[in-house]
Amino acid sequence: MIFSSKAEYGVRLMIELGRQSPEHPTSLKAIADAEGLPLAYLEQVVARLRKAGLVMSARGARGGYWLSRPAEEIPMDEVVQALEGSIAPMECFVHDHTERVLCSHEPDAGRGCATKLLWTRVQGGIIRSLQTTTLAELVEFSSRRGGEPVSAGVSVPAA
Amino acid sequence: MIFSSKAEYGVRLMIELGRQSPEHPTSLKAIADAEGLPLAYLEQVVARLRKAGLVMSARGARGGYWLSRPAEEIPMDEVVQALEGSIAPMECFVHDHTERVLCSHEPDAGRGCATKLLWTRVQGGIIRSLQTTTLAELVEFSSRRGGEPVSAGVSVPAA
DNA sequence: TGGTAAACCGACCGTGCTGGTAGGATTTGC
DNA sequence: GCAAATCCTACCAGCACGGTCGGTTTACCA
Repeated sequence: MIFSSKAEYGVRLMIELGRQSPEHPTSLKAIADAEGLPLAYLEQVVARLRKAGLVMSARGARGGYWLSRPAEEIPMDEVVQALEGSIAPMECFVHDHTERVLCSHEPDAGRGCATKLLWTRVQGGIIRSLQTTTLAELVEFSSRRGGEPVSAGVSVPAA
Repeated sequence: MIFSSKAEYGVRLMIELGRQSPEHPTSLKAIADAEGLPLAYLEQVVARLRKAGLVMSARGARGGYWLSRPAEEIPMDEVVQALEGSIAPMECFVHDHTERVLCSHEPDAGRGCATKLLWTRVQGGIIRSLQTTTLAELVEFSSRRGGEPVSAGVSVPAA
């Protein structure tokens, strides 16, 4: 398994918020009940989304959460990024203070280990697929359930 | 982090074998010394590669390992697959007995959870990037060190 | 003004996986 | 027969993960 359950729960939460109109906030309790997830744990999950500016919140009675932007403008790499902390295929991938993530386990950073080529490509593949998917797509998909089966367009090796 | 160190060590090991001529086998000890990896642990790693048919071995003195195919014919998804067991972005991805991996956490498998769409795309992105990289490329890359910096062709969000 | 529903916060905790070690058995070249 | 190597199984410590708990603060509403 690659992503933690925080990612799964967080995406589900975002989809749920995407279905609601942002007029009145949705309480975590409602989402926890709808998705069958533990409320206390969801609090931790949504905190990450809030800190990333993806959702906004109102405290107090009748408070809750809502999307800070329309779902069409939320690419999923932002969501997964917020939930997982960083999207790196290997431990040695740390980010310098630019926007780029690179491998640090070799002392001579310029040369780079050979595996770096591979992990960088993998990271690119992951991020591209996340960037090109918006929350709105998932919301729409979850609405018309029973639709056509999902395919990644590649053959998938079995375990 | 996404892949375990088994993947990192295993890929390094494969690259090392790719540099050697398959005339005489290479001992694990030599690889462990060259890469600075624990020998006993490498044994576990190489066992997976052997069971997957990617490397062959000879026991006894002057024994060792070698690639069972030329590096040009070894796509990296096979390697990572052998090392990691399966390439699935989420726990609920299990394979049916066809070649396809699918999500199983919803009782009605046909309908599928909305997140499945996302994880399937991610899985596709990962596998595609692995399939299109051969071991020979990595061997070649590791030979001409000091080459141009690696780029995934996408901007990478920082942690 | 008080009750209640909710967000918010931080500490805690069991369990399983990861990375690695230990010790040996077996095979084979020299 | 000795040494070098693969091969095998059991074991272990640390730690991240998934989750709980108790409490504080905020705000609506009657």
